[in-house]
Amino acid sequence: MSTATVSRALSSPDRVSEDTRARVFRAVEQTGYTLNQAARSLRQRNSRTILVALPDIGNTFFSVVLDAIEREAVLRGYSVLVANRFAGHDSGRRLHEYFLSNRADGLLLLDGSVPLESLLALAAPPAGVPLIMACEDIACAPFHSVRTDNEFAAEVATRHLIGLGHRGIGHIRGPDGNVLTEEREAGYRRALTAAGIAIRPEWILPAGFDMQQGLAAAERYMALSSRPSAMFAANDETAIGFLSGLRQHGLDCPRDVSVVGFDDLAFAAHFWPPLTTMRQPREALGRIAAEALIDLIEGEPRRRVPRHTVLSSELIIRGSTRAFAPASQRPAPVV
Amino acid sequence: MSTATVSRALSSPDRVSEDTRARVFRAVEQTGYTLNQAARSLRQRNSRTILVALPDIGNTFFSVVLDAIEREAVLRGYSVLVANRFAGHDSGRRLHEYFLSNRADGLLLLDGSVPLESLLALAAPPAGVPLIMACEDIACAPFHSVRTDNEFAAEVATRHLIGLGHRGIGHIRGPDGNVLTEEREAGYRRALTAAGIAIRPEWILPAGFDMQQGLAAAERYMALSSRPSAMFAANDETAIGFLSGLRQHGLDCPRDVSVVGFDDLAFAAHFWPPLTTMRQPREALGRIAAEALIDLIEGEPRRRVPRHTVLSSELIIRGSTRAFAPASQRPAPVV
DNA sequence: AAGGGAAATGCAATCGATTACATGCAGCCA
DNA sequence: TGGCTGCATGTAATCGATTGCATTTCCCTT
Repeated sequence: MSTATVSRALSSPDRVSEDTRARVFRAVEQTGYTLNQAARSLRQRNSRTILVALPDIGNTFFSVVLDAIEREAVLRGYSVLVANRFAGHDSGRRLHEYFLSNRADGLLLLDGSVPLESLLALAAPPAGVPLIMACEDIACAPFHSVRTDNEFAAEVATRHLIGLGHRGIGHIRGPDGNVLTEEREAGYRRALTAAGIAIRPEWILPAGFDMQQGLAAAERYMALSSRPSAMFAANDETAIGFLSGLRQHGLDCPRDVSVVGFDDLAFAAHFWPPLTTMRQPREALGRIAAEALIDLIEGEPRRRVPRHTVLSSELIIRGSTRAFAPASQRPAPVV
Repeated sequence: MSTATVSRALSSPDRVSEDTRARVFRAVEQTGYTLNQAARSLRQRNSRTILVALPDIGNTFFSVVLDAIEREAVLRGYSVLVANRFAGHDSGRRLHEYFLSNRADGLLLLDGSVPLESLLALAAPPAGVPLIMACEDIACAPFHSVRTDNEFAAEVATRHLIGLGHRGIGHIRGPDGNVLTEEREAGYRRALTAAGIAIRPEWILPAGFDMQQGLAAAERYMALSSRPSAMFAANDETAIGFLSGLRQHGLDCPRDVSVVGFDDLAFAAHFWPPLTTMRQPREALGRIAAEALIDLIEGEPRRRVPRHTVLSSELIIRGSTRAFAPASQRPAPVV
């Protein structure tokens, strides 16, 4: 029996006779044969592997998205390569190395800070690498994308605080240069403006997406001469760090300050106080992005028009927000 | 110029003349050539890729370890494939598919519940796949491993509670069938026994490694007719869920119960109360495991004697533990 | 100038699966 | 029986980089 027949028996069983098929399967079973993926990749010019590039796997937000991506990929018969801390001076070169080399058939990019020109070069012929941006989109980039409606969600979060009677509402910003930072701040501003509340720039505290920065933001908050009674934090980690910092200064949430986060990490519900937050559908983000990428890889002909999928976030009200009460009406602090 | 020369210029630059080398590099630059990894893998019978198999990427413990693994791997010129939710009825088959197929050169297994026989088959000739177990070891398995001294760390954690004057000390167990569960419980028992404290089996609450199970453990705790004044939780997530559950019943930590966790997740320090816990050196675990695996892959001849690296954990004392005080001496609950 | 040796390069086989094309074979109809 | 159809299988080229071996080039020595 020739190798050609064996190959056909394994990859398109209905093209060989029943007898042959049975013999091949039996032989495979007995000898423990597995096909050499490298040889197949070389010949077929694909690898049935996707590359997921993200800024920080260690961050629980991304790791849950990655979880969903991996699950969907395996379902569709793909392996998952991860590239962590992707953005950086050499991200263009790294992209180049991963593709045009039959290592991965497509790129799932969870990092909006990769230089657009590298991506354009990658997605354009002759490389023509299928590419999906997820979570962090690059504005106006001509790629398919899957994300949440950050601006609207931020507006909803801020409106929630307004609805509770707060008028002094500050914002803890994400890292500079991140799309999400801008979108969430824009939503925050929009909500205030719509409610006729003036924006006080000194109440927009620079921070980042991690707890340390949230902690630092608490210091800035304490240093304010006049302090807002509520804060909308760019994400849950920042909110948690901020609350932790407030506590060190003897302030209590929600008695003294109401705080809304963003993401609804698993920890948010068990934190004290349980965090009011905008839930991002992280599993759905990952799953839909992976689906879209694999469709793009397998689809013929390639869909040219970028499709932007926008998922919505959900306000989860917990204990970290409460109706505004003037300082005089608040219970005395417990010592 | 022949392809052979080009190949040599790129992979061992000192074997060609300076002139040729310069011409090759210039041509590579101009044409944007990248080598086809599949072809190289086919010829060299390796893939410069490692497979990391873990039970749950979404879990922040593992994702931080994975972060360190990826960093080390990239440093050594390796790519990282991830296989999530690895243990399962088909884990043997999945292992089989990944290896003997030139997809990965070695396996970094973070999951102690994969059937030992599959692993033995994989590691034995003819496959002879380099394999390192990390975090969760399998007792007596003949593989290199990198882990923390769980039993001793659990003993230290429990001793800390004993040192604070607690005599009623319970334990929130990890998931059944997990090595870590057994090791940590053993350390807990050892500390109590050494201190001459009788073990009360009803104070060893079954749970698991996640917050939901910790929450459920709080219910079991509340249902006890006589309750211990301190608990050692199998990990931080469990501890956090447990504390969250206690709060719902109006109990306060550390006033009513002291709690020690395990892992020192990033959230532990910012939780309220800040969690006393055994810090696992997660970055070191990941880095050392990746180093060991790549050494094993590249080492010739293969080292036959399994080497077990045991890292130590560190007790981080924070606010969730406090000296024992009889109920009568505790401040009255605040309403 | 001839010869020797080392360095540089070319030639061609090789890795293993896939696949276009050729061949073989059975069954069927006229 | 001859020829046609269509399925099953075999043959051999192919993917692209690597590498053992052969050959060329170049330099140095005598």
